[in-house]
Amino acid sequence: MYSQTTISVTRGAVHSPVGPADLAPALKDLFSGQIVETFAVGEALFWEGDQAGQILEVLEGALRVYKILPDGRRAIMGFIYPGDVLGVSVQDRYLFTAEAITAVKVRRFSRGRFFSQVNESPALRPQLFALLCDEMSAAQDQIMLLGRKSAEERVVSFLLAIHRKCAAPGNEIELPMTRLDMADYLGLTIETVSRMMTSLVRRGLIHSTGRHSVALRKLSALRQISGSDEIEADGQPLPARRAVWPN
Amino acid sequence: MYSQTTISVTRGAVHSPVGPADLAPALKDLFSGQIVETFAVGEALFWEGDQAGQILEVLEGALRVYKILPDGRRAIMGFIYPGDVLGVSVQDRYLFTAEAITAVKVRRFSRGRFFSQVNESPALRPQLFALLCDEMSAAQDQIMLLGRKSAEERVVSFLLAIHRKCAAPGNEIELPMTRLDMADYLGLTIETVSRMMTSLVRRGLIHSTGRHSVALRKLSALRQISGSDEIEADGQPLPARRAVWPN
DNA sequence: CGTCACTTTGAAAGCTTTCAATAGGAGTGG
DNA sequence: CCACTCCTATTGAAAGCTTTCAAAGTGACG
Repeated sequence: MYSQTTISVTRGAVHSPVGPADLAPALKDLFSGQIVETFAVGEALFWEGDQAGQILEVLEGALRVYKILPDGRRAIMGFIYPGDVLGVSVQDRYLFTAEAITAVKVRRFSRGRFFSQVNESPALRPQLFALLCDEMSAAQDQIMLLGRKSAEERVVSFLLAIHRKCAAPGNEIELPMTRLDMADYLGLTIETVSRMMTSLVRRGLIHSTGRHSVALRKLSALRQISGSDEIEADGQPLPARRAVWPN
Repeated sequence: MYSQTTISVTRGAVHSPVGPADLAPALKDLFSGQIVETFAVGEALFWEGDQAGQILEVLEGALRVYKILPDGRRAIMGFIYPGDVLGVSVQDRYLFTAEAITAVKVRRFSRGRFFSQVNESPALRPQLFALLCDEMSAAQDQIMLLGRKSAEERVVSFLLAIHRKCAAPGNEIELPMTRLDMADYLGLTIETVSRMMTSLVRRGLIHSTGRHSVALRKLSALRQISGSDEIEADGQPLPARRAVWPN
């Protein structure tokens, strides 16, 4: 349908976590012919409310995506890393602003073409669906975190989430964003985030290895603090809870 | 619009926000041949972590969908009303538990069949996508609410959201859920919700018309309190904000 | 090496929660 | 039909956690 032939020349490169079978086309292959664009620190890739014309694949750097209330309060909806695709789950206009935390390299692709290609390809459609489901699942975890977790649990959950995404030797993780970013992501203030980090360091649970990196020292203790994980007291999986709630 | 005549009796048919063209097949038509099932108050339609085998269309009643943390804290992800479709945006297992708040009537449809039908139909695919985008948008609004709004703003935002969904004459809205449900949805306690409601009544912004219904008296004041709406001071739309955030 | 921005720390204030008790309603049974 | 009971909602007071306000500390960068 589209005479665009460049698209399956290179495979989705090294990072394709949602790895399809070797010969099947991957969602990210769509971007492979596109020009690489660069954004400087603090630059916006697009603004909330902008006509959503493009989908972007992030190659390098980190972004924050956020919404702001009329009075200026900001909520960061998430952080975007290399390998992530941005601007998919919107209809007409972007739901949030996307801004470069560090220098960023991306490839753009027209949304219209993106969707017609996906629409044509029975192999691509499930991948798009999976992408949306993952986004939804992450959003729900965030709702749980914001609605029901304490400041400490939020910070620890955040560190563990980063760790899950980008584990490095020695359980060291990078935190490219500022404390303000973390605060606006976790529904806290900058001071509270700072205090929680300090407290974790003091207790030996984490170790600061620079302003934008920490090493997680006691993973299992952290997991317990995070509030999300079962405490496997005796090693055997806990029975499924069938809580019954009033009315 | 719907060849199914029974559902238009309730408000189910009235609001079809994603209304397709009159002759085009609609996503919900898939359910029209299915048997109607009933669930009693408090009964679970499915549990978080269950194999996701079914998609459900709600015909009558209201549900809550929630996740719980290992220690029992509950976060309600949303309330489901007639016309809504449940269990779409999951891959393998349900991400949350769905429970009947009132007596509920639903029609089930096999997920496998649902997706192969949608997969076959170029007309249905955009509808599914639109559904997922709406879910995503709602989740992000909730993240904004939980992360950055005060208790009063949360309660007012909630009332206005219900009002938007099910406006009734006299701006009266139904609140089938308990205060505990509202609290677990808004990231508050039952007492705080109660206090905020009382305060709104005392100030004449809302009027209690029964335990599970209130009338919104001063919509514009409420909108202003909610924190989400622009204050149209002089009637002309405000210029788009291009806030610039540090680093 | 100085400046600026970000981060940490301290103290007080504030908002929401917790604990406790009362009030209100719905449903049941006499 | 009314009384009783149980569950939900409201209200009050104290406690607690997070925020706010303020100031000092630290690090990146020109």
